[in-house]
Amino acid sequence: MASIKDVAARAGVSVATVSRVLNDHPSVSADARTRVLAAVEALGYRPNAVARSLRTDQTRTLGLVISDVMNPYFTELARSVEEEARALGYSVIIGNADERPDLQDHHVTTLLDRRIDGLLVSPTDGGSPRMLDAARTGTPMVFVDRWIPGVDVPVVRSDGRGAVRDLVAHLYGLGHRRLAIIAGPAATTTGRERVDAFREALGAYGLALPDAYIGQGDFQADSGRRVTEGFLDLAEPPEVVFAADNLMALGALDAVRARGLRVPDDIALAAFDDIPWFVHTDPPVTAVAQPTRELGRAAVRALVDRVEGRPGASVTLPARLVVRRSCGEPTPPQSPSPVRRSTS
Amino acid sequence: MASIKDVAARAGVSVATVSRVLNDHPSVSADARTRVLAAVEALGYRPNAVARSLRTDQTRTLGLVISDVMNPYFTELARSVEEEARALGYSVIIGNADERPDLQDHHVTTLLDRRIDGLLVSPTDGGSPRMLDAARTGTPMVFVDRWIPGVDVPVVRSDGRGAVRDLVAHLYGLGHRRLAIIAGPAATTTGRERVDAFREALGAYGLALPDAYIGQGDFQADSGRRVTEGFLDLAEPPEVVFAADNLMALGALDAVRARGLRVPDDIALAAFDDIPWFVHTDPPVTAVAQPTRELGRAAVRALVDRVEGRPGASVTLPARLVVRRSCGEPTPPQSPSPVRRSTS
DNA sequence: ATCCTCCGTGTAATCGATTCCACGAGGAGG
DNA sequence: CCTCCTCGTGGAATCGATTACACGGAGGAT
Repeated sequence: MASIKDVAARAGVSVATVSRVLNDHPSVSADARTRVLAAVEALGYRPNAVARSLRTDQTRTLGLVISDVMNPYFTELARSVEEEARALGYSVIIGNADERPDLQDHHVTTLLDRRIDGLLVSPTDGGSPRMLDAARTGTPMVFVDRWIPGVDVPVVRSDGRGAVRDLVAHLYGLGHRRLAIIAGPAATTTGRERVDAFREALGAYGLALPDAYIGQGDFQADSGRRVTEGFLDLAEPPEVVFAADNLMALGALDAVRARGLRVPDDIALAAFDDIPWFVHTDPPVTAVAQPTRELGRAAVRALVDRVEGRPGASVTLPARLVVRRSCGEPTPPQSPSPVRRSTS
Repeated sequence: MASIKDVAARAGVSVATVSRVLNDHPSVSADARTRVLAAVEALGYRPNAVARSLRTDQTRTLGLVISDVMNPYFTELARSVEEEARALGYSVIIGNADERPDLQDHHVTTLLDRRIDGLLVSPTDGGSPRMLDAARTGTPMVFVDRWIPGVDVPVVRSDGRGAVRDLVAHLYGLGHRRLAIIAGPAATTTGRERVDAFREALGAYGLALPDAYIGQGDFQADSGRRVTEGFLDLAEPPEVVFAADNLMALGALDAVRARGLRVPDDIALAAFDDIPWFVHTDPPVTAVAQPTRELGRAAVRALVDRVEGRPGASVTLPARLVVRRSCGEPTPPQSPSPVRRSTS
């Protein structure tokens, strides 16, 4: 592969001049410039990014460590991150932690070894040693979706409180009183927050959230299945199951179906994180939708701000409720329409 | 960030010795080794992968350029690729082409600029200039899922012929005679092959595949919707729509539902590429399942073989049919059971 | 005792870029 | 005509590693 020396030789100039042309530095004569460009063309030369990074101490690369690529929410997040990064002249390297702290640490380590300019993380747990280290030693860093309390790093996330309140109002309006939640891991902020928001919203209607109605999941489908089975085995099973992510909702759907029960007739279901597939499930699933694209863009902008020496602030965007049929009869249409009988 | 020099100074040895310890070269005294290790520990030193890559001319990184990350099939492929690569001591950088040749080229270029050791590609089109160039100039490369005829690069893919034959048999057995297909882009091998396999299988039952029953899609949901609407507008609409990928199947499902029609009663639906969500759609979708995980692993193994100087062979794995309810009455169980009436 | 080997170590070249500094030519100003 | 800038250019240092080569000392063989 041709190097800058080959180009210099062919153009009859020094490597310094070639470098200047490549980085369009002003003081190069028009003549030299054309000769260099011709040589570059002829040799199909492309600068070696590795060498360039070593010298300039910047890779124009961002690292993104997410909890689980197979989760459509994170896939979409990753996509929007890459899009925005590309627009800003950066590449992104994705590390999939698969909800495993050890894997998360592995990716943070290799990313740091590669001297990425900045790190975007959606932490799987309370914070692995390497990550905390990176945050402390000043690697530009931004948390997205989930974060770690007490670590001084901007956080880009969405606030689901409003949407969860809307959800509970919707459920209450449909006559549901026994509401259960499949929580995410307590080590994650989203795992805790969603339970808190749910409990708080319930409180506004004078409803409690008994421990038996809080199932411990891990954001994976299997745990949703397991927890739901537990709910169904209760002497007084809940009327609604609210899954703290889409994968656990899928597991819940499985469990309900495996018992020969139907959603929403026998038990209602709602989920955090809306995804395209929820439109097509049987029945379509009511969900709290995060502004995923905007989250990704905002996170990249905050990170690049930090990388380039600007402040880089935290951002919180509101989530919103998307009502479908998995919790019962949809709300009646606004326009005049035939009277509907309640399903209760 | 500490460099090898700092470690050398602290351990009271030369950088050469430090390097030897790090790469566990045999000729280092036990004493020097412990002192170096202690210094490494104390400084929290991690070798700079950029510098190392420049010197050794290898990055231990693989590039993966896929057509569309949002497609669960490719997400799963990407995941298994990363897994296998990690097991073999490599990292992978994913480039999402979004079915756009220009984006594909962008990613191939930046990947090559970074001097990745090998490239895994699922080409979006007939082959962008940079990619063809890379193949010609000897960059270790392997095609996965899709490939480009005439380019001398190993191909790891799955053969859907058998499964498509099974699908047609299934459909024929259900009494369906007018079968249509939503094809992928003709520029992709999978786009063409799936149509060919379908036509061939139809031929075995004396069925033709008229042009009107071949809709041109682009592997995205929208095109599936559009094509399906076209089919439904036909004077004699097909009884079955076979989508050449899962996203177009989703679009087809949308289109059918938007007309107030039902699957499979009014029109049957089948898809290429099985995904977890197909179990939960209304109705569950019959699909041709590729051995995605194995494909990813095999592709990485073939690529790493090439990277490390071994031959690196093509691999073709069979796909299989997964029957669900979207094409009509499921096949009767094997065990003795009441006689069933045909749905025809 | 002498010579040869082998082992552990350090010096320095190298990878491919960027960039500081020096230098020569040419133009402007005195 | 001389001096001083400015401009374009090249030489060389540098980034942080790896590794060929040289060298000194210890130990074995004769």
